[in-house]
Amino acid sequence: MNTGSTTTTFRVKDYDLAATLMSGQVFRWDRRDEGWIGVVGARWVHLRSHDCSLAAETVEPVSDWDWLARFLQVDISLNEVLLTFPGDEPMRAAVAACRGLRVLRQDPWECLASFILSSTKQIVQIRQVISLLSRKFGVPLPVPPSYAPAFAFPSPVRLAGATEAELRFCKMGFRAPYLLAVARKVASGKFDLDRLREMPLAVARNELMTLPGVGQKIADCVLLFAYGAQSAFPLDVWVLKALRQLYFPWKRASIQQLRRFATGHFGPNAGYAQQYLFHYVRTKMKMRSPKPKRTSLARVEKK
DNA sequence: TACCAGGAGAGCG
DNA sequence: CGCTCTCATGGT
Repeated sequence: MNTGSTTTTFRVKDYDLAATLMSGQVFRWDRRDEGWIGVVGARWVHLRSHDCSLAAETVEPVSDWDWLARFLQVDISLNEVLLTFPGDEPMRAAVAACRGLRVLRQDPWECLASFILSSTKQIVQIRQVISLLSRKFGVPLPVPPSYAPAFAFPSPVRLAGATEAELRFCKMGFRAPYLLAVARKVASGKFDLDRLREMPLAVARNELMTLPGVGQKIADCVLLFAYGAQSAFPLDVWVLKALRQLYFPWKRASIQQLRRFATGHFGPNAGYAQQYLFHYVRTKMKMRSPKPKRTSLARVEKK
């Protein structure tokens, strides 16, 4: 009988693990021991990147690693994805800046809940809120000796039984009633996350947008990051700025114009392209303070 | 200290 | 449709 192992290796080329785990798709991974610590489903996982492979370690023996291969999307040929990108200069620069960035495949509930909590928050804050939420409501998981405690992402049923005040204690502010309402809909079966898989993309998107706290941007994030909708194109403030500066520096493009441009321009893997643009503007372009502040004048004068 | 953050919803014309 | 305001909270 095969009881499995606590370690495995995935052979994969062009996989920038650090960029992928820290590019605002997932919010629960921390650097440690030359690698990364995180939770996938109900398992504590340690990941480490090598030249042409990813090494994984769990606490309890695993006989079937499909769940992790799926999360990491190690079977995707990055080159085939990149070949579908438009050959324009901004896209070329974005890819060159971070070849190896991947789009993960997350659990739908964790992804949906996480992005409901993401609105108008910085990534570091999102990480903090989700950490507090998991610690307070998540099931504790076995971890190796000397490692920090780890928790599963709280289930819809668990959160549905919480109060708004308890959620607000996790510093999620006005997003608390949204998360609570959505948790209750999912827990009660009134909203079926599995059913979205069988729907055409536009229908699934509209379904998600019926949920409180879920608009176009968050719906697109969930479709892209959890359901594998490669053409979904989350349009957030960063990607907006990137499109305006890189593609329309000469005019004031409205958000609707940019949305239409994006869905037509970036092809079948538009979501993947979006992730490269997002990472590119956040790490390389340093487009801080798009409009001059009055207060900065005094500072300049002082200099 | 002010501004801003992987937005969404409600109220308005 | 498109604009504006508000929501809570911490980072820079």
